Amino acid sequence: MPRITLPDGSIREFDRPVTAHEVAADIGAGLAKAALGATINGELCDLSTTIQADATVALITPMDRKTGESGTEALALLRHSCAHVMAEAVQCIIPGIQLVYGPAVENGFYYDLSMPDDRPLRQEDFSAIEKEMARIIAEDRPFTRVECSVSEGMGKLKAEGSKYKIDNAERAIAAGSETLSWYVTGEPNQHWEDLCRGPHVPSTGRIGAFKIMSIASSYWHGDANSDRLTRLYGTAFADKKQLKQYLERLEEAGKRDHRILGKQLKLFHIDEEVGQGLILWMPNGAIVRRELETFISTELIKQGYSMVYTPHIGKLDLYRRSGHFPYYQDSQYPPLINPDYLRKLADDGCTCAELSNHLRTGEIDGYLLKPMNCPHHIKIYDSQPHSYRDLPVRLAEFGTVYRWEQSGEIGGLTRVRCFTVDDAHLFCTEDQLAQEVQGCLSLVKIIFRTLGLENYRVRVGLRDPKSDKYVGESSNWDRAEAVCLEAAGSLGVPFVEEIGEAAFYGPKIDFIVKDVLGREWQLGTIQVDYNLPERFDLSYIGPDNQPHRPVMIHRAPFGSMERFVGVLIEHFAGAFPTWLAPEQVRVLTISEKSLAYGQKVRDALFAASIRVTLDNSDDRIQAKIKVATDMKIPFLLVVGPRDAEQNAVSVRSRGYRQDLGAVSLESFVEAIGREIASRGSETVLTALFEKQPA
RNA sequence: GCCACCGUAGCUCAGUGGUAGAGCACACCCUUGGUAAGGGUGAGGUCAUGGGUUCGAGUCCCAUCGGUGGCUCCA
Repeated sequence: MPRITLPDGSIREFDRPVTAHEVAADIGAGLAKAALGATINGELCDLSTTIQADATVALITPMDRKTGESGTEALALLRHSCAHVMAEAVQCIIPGIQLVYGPAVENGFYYDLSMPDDRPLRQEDFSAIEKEMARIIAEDRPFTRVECSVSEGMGKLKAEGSKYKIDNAERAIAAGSETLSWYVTGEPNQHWEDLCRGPHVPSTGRIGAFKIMSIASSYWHGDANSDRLTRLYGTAFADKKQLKQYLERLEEAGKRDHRILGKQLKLFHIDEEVGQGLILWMPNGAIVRRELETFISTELIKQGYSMVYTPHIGKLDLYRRSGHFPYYQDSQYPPLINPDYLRKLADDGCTCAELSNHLRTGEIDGYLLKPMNCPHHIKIYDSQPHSYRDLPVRLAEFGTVYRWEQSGEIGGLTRVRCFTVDDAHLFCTEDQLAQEVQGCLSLVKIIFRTLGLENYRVRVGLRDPKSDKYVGESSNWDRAEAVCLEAAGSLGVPFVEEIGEAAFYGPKIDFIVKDVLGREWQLGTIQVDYNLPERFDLSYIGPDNQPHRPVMIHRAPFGSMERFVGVLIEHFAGAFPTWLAPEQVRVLTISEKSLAYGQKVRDALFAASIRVTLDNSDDRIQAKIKVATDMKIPFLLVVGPRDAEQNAVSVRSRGYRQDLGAVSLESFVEAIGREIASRGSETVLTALFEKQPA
């Protein structure tokens, strides 16, 4: 007879099998009423699930009574259940839709649908669908689980003839399921049902608040060559208040969007006439980028790197040898072809179709906009012989590369067609590999710490032993993977090992951050490479006076300047720390009478290499403050007759909605100079006002 | 590349087949004001581009370009 262990460690004994709901009722009537489901031995289940044997049971309620927040299990139950309700509503409104797959996801749920040919799903349909959903929820129909044997279930599915549901069932069976289950929203044989493993909330009425969010397309099994499906996204919460909070959070996040802020703060511009995914850095954005480049260059010099410059193009043959062409041809701009060569082809009667074919197969001479910097750096390494005494050679460049990204994937600064990698290639001996990878990691650490980036995850990409796409000796791989794992472990942040995420030429360590909309972007990367040294027959002379093959490390702590700045804009919500801020100080004169003193203050800051402007427009001070605040300038110096008399400035700092008081011009210049030089580890606020930065 | 939605002044947006609008920004004038927008006047648009329907198109239809959200891809 089941002994039930509850989360607080207490034990309840029953003299017969009980449902999770009965366990809840045994604890209290209120809990029985509130519970949405239960975890039984850690597995999320329906409240109606019968417990036969001893088990650990936790009841899932819509939200925590103390915090008012919903747990992930409660949300998963609500959202998955809401997906069913939405599917029923859609099928009711638009006949002929086939259901495919409808899971709960991080911020809600979706349902993939196969639409009838003549009837696309549109945004205008949302309100009708939501109305129907509200009706189903108001009816408060029970979610009823109907279970049957595999053979019986498959018979039923085949009779219904939905290839998508048959496929889902076959996958469940392949995964070891011994039965198939349906969930009916209501009474079996009377109400709507869907093949589903569950679990669900007890009844439709328990879905507190929901909203259909957006419509998108998807592919069956995620395969672009397979059926195209319509994906309807929605979200659900325990109550209306939480839904409202979520929608407000989304709106707030939208204001941090780097594309919006980039326009407001005049950081960058993308021009239709220049081209998709081609970033024009405006003066303000260029300052941020240059400061970052200066910062990283300083660290590189400390670590013994050599800076190099290389051109934006190279001969096709170079990229044939490196393997970039034609292997990665789909994501490259087409080759640049010598006009004389092109003319010769034309004279020989080459048709456009033939030319296209030549381009595809690579049977053509020309130049390529470089998709990566490594071949050029390799050629610098290989331009002279190397002794083991020279190694490691560390070549660094802010190297601009070009990639032909799919049009639908381009957007803002995070996915572009031309970007600059804070690239470097390290050539070292096997013995030096571990130390060099460590060096790369410490660089990433310094950068992330200086910028206060904490919300990132680390992924160690390892080879998939089942795949044969990898190059290089197995023993080298073993060693390189061990090096990466050990280095990642020493980093002091959690990391995940992902099998199959290695590059074909070696394992890698990636740094991944989320943007304001929750999308993940790979920033920094460190990759060990055995392939290119082989392809380019690189060598160094060892202590044994014999040539040896060096190992290469590719590494880019920012990833690309474009993506990194995009992520930084959102990280700081446009309010850059003083050392990065395009405009560090704005001097605001009270009236024209203080113009001369305002100029004096500005010139004093100029002389200290501070980025400063003077607002001597005839607006009132309130208006000047409003405008400067909107531009997120770190420091505003209000100057009037009073300040001029004492050679002082009245300071207003971003984040403090008040006058912090007057300090001498001299002390302000000194304090802000230190703040900038220390990249924010010392601040004007603590030096002059004993306040913490807001 | 695929599906849905969108494209009106430098920016944010209104305008559902009948004379192109507002706020901000910009220019000029008044105001000389001590901490989150003082007042007035003016200039500024081939309504993304190209076709079509219509007596008449910013508005309806088609195509192209570009943007947004997903999908797929991402060395």
